[in-house]
Amino acid sequence: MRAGTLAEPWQSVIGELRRRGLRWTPRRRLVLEVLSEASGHVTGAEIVDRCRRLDAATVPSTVYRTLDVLEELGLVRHGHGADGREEYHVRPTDEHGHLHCEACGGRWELDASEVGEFMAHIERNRGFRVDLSHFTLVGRCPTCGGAPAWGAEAAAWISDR
Amino acid sequence: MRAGTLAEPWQSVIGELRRRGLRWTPRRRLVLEVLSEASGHVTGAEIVDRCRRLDAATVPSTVYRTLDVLEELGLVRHGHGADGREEYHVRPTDEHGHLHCEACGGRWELDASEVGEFMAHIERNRGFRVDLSHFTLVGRCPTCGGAPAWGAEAAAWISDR
DNA sequence: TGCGCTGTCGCAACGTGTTGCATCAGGCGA
DNA sequence: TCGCCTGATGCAACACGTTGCGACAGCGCA
Repeated sequence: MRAGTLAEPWQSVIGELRRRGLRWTPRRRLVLEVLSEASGHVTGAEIVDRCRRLDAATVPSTVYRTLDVLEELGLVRHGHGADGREEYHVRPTDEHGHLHCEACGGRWELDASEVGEFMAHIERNRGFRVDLSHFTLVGRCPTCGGAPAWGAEAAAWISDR
Repeated sequence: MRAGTLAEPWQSVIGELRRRGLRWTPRRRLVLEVLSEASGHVTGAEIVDRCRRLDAATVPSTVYRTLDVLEELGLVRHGHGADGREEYHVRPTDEHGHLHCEACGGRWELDASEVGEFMAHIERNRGFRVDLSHFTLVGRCPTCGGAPAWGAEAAAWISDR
């Protein structure tokens, strides 16, 4: 396996782990290596897969446990896509939410400036602090437009009570 | 099994199925029976479980397929909880979103009046039509309050780049 | 350097949901 | 009433993720 090619800020992870009494191990190094080459969004399965390509002996449970640890360190965040799958965001220094089109599967980022006011509104009215990185809106993009798949037509016949 | 105890509007489901060339079968009746006694939110696993209590021979794949069909008819909608599990809403005539506390697991409904303006804002700016029943905000409720689990502290050490 | 505490790993089993396929049966037309 | 077409079902296998547990090994300390 390659030698110390991890870029900053990944290096600081080692120190941070130690500071918390946690350990720096080959498996964690592997996961970090995969993450460092995958900024953006990756599903859990994808991460496991890439780890396996680097080391065929990789076991899923270890990867997921490592991701939990890294999330606690703030290095990654995870949410769930429209299909409910785990989805990891690497280095969420620029926290953001997502739009997910249920028709074409497309996704777009939603940055803090677009939702900040709404989040503040919810916090004022409900005292509820919204976590932006879990903020995923599902619906239809401009291209797929129109009514959602289940349709107003479907809703109509049932509304007769 | 009990005889024709399904209340309206469940009865109309039979006709609607036929209208679409689909069939009314004992299995579908079973699922509908479970749903009719479970207004609110139920996870897929819960529905399967309740079906099994009524008929031990129930098989998950059939239940999930039936739920898909019922969703197409507009009788149920599904979304994903904060843990990514399937979550069905029965008879979403009163469509709404959800708040989900990541600390205590509590959940609250978010009705259209609270988010309508924001949804309109997203549609104006992005042309994206948000599906309210998939609208789930994850964060911390007033009781669990404060910073989310991953903490500002955690974010701080990484922000050195 | 060597020891020991405790965090980490691999494994196996499980939970939830999906998919492909062969078979069964609802319901329409003759 | 009977037969046929096609949708529905059960089964088995799979995909993704989680959990419990015993064995292993990182790393602090003497």
